[in-house]
Amino acid sequence: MIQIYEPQNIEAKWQKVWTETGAFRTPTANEWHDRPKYYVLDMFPYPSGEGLHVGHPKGYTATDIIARMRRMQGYNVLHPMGWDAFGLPAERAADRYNMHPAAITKRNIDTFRRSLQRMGFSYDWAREINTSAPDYYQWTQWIFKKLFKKGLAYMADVPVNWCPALGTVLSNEEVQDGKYVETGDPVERRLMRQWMLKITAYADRLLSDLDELDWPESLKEMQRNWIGKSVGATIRFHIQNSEARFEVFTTRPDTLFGATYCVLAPEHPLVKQITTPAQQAAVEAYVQQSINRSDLDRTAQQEKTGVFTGAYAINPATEQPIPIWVADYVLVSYGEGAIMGVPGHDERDYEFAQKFGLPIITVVDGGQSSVAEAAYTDEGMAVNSAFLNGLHTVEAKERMTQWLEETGKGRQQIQYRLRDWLFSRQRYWGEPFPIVHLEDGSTVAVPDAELPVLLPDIDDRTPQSFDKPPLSRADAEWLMVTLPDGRVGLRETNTMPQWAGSCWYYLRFVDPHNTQAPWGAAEEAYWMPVDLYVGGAEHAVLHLLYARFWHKVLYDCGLVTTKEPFQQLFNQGMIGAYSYRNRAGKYFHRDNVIAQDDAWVVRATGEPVATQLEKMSKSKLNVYNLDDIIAEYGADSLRLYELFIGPISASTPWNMDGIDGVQRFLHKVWRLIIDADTGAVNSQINAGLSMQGTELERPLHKTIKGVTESIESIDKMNTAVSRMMEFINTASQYAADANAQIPSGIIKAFVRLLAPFAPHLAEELWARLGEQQLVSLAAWPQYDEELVQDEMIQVPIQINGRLRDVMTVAAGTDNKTLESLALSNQKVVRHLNGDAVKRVIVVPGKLVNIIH
RNA sequence: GGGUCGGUGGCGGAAUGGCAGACGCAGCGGACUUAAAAUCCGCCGGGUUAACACCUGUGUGGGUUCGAAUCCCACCCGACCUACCA
Repeated sequence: MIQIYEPQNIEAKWQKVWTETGAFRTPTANEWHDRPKYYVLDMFPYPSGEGLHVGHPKGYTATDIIARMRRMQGYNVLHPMGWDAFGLPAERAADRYNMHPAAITKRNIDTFRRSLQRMGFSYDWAREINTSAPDYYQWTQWIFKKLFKKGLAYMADVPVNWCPALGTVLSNEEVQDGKYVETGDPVERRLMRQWMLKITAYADRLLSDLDELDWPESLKEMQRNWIGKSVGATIRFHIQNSEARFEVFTTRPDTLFGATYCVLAPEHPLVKQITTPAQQAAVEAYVQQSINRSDLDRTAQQEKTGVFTGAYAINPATEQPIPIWVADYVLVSYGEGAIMGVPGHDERDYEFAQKFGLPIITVVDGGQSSVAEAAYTDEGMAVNSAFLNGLHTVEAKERMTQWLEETGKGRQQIQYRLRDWLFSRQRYWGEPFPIVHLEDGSTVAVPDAELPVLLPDIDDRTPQSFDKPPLSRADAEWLMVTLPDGRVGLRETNTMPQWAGSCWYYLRFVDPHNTQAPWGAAEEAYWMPVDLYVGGAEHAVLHLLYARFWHKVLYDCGLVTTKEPFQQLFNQGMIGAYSYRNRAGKYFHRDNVIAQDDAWVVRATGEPVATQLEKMSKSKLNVYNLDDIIAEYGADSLRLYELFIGPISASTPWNMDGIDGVQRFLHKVWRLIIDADTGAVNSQINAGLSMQGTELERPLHKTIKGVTESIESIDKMNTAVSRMMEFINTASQYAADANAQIPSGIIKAFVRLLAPFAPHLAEELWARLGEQQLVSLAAWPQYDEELVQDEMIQVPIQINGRLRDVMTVAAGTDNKTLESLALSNQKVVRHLNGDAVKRVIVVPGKLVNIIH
């Protein structure tokens, strides 16, 4: 018999028992009965080659604890795990090691799975999915066909973000400051024929349905900003002495009388047509230069630039000619690619007009200073605006919009910042499109019966040029297709982006082995929506917006029963670690630096290093490897510490010192229950003794309430650990008296509370306490509201709001008694020093405040 | 520039209108031990004090309230997101 707590000896043992007994198998339809359901999901990981560090399992630990508690509370729980397995890194690693991406992916998945299993997470591994497996991506292709059939997937020549280093295009969301967000490789603009998904058709619903979701406000706000709805008007401008015309979008139609010039984006099709011969050379040079410039250069420039076209437009309100300019501060991809310049009331237009000497006039009154000095962009009273004069901005907008519609010069318009989703990639390791290009130039979908379109095996998967993706080098057998009706064509050779598989994986989990459909209708209706979804905030506008979009399309197809996929969402904070870097930028491992006089230096050389809290990464030498820590402390201590370190939502630094505290706690639990000499249950734990009325009864009920509520809050599970520590401290002090007896019912209730947090230890103790069933499947303890209250409570006494004493009284003491007790309190009498009492505030059970 | 969240001991944090610093780490003192580890007990925001006590304290300044870390206003600092979106 083991006598002290040794996690290495019990963790593998219970993991085996859980697997062999199918303890965490998800109930199937005939087992649902009338119990409530709970679907708790982690954002599934991309199985990278780096393996798992201690930052990864923070969210997984939180979801595991809630899954385990819900199971014990009698819920039917769906708690699955899988792999987002297509993607660039595996393909690049495959090139480097001369392996197939599928082999790399399998190896990484095996590593990830082994680490997660060692953590003791209660996933139903029978439901594991892999987005790169043909029996999964068959259905990704099937869903793409739904989008295609609804006209939501189309091909277009679009300016794309081409990354020469990667040999592929990237979505707008993957590019920032002219670089690929993952690797920092530069990205350039290029016009290419690409697959697009019409997410903009769902912009309004993606926006309005956010309101009903139980998501962090910050995240909803990010999505709202990303969608970027603007209400305004489209206004038509005619070119002077010409049939040509163009439209502009504005959110301030009320300022039309103040439009003193117009600007077209360099890419605007009208530029060539209207430029006067005298301006032609300058305009062409400017346009050419702008088009070649990367987004980085365009946004980095401080000053506005632009060139006059020589042409004039007629302001439809004033009927006056105003000059038309070309400038790259106007984006071709937003609105109409053209604007009216109102320098008096728009900062950008003001800056532009200042630089090029264009007239600035006031049409909204209300500014402190003249528009000659700065643009006035707030609301106010319309002036110099004919029929708008005297109207407030809100009414003026309405009146102008009405006038535009009546006169046919414009109309009300809603614009979204959201663009359609660039959905194709020129890489190998992704889902092939289920699409065939026919000789006549049309595209058709591959029949369902021929899905999946398998990834062809090709020898050279490396990207070569922008118009020849790897799949175009597949053999003719794969490339050439004869449809059932005899028509022939070529397969699409782009692949889908990594986001595709994660757009619907939560649906596959409800019925992962279905070969006839992506999921069964009954299973979907039962388990959806996901009750709790936990993951990092970095997916706020990518994965979460794409998945919501696909879900709404599936809803419109009648394939899912909920409008939204994820009812409650939580962002776990990042666990970072300190890194150490010398002046040259070289990183040092924490073992090679030492603290010296409030600073850090390299141990061997004494060279000073700067320390910084950063995301864990191999290159920064600040990783704490998951397997190492499990080996040293055990999974239970690590699980506990992942939570104890702070709220789930908070970002906190990893500090190895703190884990000793939670491990001491687990040792203490063990020592309280197990006799160190025999390994049997401590003789002080008495199975025959009722817990009713015993000294530990009230602390236990308080602990049950505290722990239950902490878990339900999700964010504050750190306080659940504190509550259990408090209980064990109390119980240990009670047991310090060798004659003290503890009812085993109290201990068993505590072990059940501990079970979600430290499941291996809890199982071991539960078995040693003589229980035959698993504690993981035992009933969650209930608390009695009466017993949560202490019999005697501490009531502070304040004089003029300052604490003077604390009295101990029976709970439920009435206000009159509290008041008289306070007034006769010795310290109070001394402080009052005979002064008359003006008023006494008594908050029952809380405090007494005496005002004098 | 805009948005969101935050700022509490040496450190991670607790307290969301009622005893600030729970719980833990680190530190200091003690017990046990030949010694150490483990364990147990005590102290642990700052100041004045021999002590009892008293004062002060949650980024800064104001306000509301009998009472503010908590609510309101202004400012400072930090993190994340976003950024010529008309």
